[in-house]
Amino acid sequence: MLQLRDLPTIEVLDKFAQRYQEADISAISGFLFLLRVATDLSIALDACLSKHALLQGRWWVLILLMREENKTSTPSVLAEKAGVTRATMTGLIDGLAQSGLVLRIYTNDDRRSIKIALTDAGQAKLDVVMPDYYRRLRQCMQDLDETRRTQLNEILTLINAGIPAFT
Amino acid sequence: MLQLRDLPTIEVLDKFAQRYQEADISAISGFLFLLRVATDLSIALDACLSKHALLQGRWWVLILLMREENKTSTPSVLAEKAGVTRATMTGLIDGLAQSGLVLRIYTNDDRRSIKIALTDAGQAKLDVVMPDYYRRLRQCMQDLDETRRTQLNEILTLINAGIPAFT
DNA sequence: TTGACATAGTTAGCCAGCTAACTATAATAA
DNA sequence: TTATTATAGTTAGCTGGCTAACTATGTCAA
Repeated sequence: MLQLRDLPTIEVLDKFAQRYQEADISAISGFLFLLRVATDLSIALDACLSKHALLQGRWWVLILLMREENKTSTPSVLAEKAGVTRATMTGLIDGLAQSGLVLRIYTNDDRRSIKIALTDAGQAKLDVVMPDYYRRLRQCMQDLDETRRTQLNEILTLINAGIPAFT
Repeated sequence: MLQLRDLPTIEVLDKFAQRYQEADISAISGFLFLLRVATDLSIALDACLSKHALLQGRWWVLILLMREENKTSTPSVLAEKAGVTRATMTGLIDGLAQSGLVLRIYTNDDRRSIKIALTDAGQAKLDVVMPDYYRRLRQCMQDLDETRRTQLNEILTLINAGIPAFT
């Protein structure tokens, strides 16, 4: 996401702002810091999941299935919710099915479609991973009081609203 | 980074928190929102750069070179600052050199090493891309007043300090 | 001085996304 | 009915990261 490690100092930003008058220094530094922290959080999440032999993609599929009343969904719906293409979802399901964490179920009500079900092994896997993930996340955020959390939410909402203006 | 599109509702978080008591709901939702917004910002940046036939990796290399006094560096230093491996940097430089935006310079002071220099074409490319990038970013952030920007900085600093506790 | 180790850049091959194209099935309009 | 169009899942092949291994050069201690 943001590979860049060497974020610009104020001096560098000043130098660039001199050449490019469009620069808004505090906007740039906030933007880069946001991307930097988010990227490092994502890397930390990956590290946490890898201890359980999981990658984000497959892990989210398990969670999406657990959210469902009957722990069942279809590849296209999962793809949409997970934010990947159907082609990618095929691969994710392949891996999960091979590990026995989900099951492909073929039905006759619409023979184009299949059901994907979370197996007991899949649920058991989540019952190990989720407490670990939640515990770590709680610790990571423990120095943010409720005020800060509210502020964060408001700020992110504002930035989010500005993204169309970026694109 | 965060592919997941279907962020959990409060109801879903409640349901999960019931099964997993380690869950800190406002920490989880803040975390996911942060990753979601950062990912969408990164996607918006990609879209902006692609209009100039650039990808983040190559673009950062150009910027890192422009930061240098003599617009020159070495692949290993660039790799470290850009946060990619030397192997990846070889590929980035290949692409940039092919487009004439940077130049490989072979010297005799250390025959293991080479210099990478930003060409005039490379600087000209930045002189087109940077104003566009800065203008979009300014617009994206324009509804964040100075107070909010300061808060954002403080909050990110706190979260950043918590990342080791996550890992 | 030479042998062991370190460093710089490259190459080869892996991985998890992607798009485009394909098959099979369903839905819809003439 | 039948022809067209839409949808579901899969496959094939591309991409930009990665690691591991390699070559060449430099450094340093015995």
